[in-house]
Amino acid sequence: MPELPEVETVRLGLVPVLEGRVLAKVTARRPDLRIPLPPGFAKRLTGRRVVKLTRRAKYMLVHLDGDEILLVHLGMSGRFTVHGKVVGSFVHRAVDAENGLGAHDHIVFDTDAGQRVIYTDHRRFGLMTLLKASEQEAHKLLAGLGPEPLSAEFSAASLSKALEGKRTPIKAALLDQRVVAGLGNIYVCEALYRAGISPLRLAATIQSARLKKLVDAIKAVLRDAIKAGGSTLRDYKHTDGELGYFQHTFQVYDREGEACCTKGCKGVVKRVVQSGRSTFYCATCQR
DNA sequence: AGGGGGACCTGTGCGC
DNA sequence: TGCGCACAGGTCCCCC
Repeated sequence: MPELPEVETVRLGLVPVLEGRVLAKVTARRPDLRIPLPPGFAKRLTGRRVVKLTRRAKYMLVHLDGDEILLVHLGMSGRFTVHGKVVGSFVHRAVDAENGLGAHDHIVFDTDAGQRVIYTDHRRFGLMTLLKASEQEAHKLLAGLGPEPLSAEFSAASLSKALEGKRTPIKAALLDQRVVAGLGNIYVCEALYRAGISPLRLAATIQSARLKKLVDAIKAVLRDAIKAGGSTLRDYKHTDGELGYFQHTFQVYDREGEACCTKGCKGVVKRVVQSGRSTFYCATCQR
């Protein structure tokens, strides 16, 4: 589920629930996710006011009063659900009884507005930790990240520089969060398809005109996905309060054996494995 | 030093 | 129906 657009959709969905609210009660129902929760995690959060929610790559940052930040990563299967009464235009399902919590509902946030936000993560690849706002730049998990793909900093010129001398396939290079931060397996496949570039091509061998096309494709595919997430949020009252899922229309991802979507292309979508992960592409129109 | 592969977890879907 | 295996949208750490 969670690449940059999904994390952004989760963030946008939580803004009306959490921003400006006090965390009246926080419960950690186990001591760890992928890594241990910091000592006194729930206690340190309880009573704090949420100032704002931001995002960096696939991380969500919950800025708290007192110069502290709750850093959240959803891993592969992390999700948030919102339970409780109407806030803004969003209608959420009724608050569950305490015994309504499931085995994988690990962290529970109750706000002073009477809403409950539950973090669920059955594979526990997600993480939550606390850091000082002043440490943000230097924090181990954030320090090495490359540019935000939707920022002006991410351009054909900067990408070209990042790929210089890379003897690795472009697919692997784009998954490297130091090159560009926030792409995952799906959107890399989709962006390479839109740009007409083979995922197998060695990163450093892509000419600048095609890099420009790739950068444009990455930005476009992310914007489209965020837009799709946003329209799902607007229809929130029709859903059950689960954040981050929306109807994707992938053109190659998970379409092995299907006809290529490109007009006039007679190709069929192939699946190959690159550094242990599935890559989907059309060998006819991606060169 | 950079890159590939395994490890971390649980759930699901498929073939036999 | 049941069992075992492959696979899942992420990242870290170890080793070459």
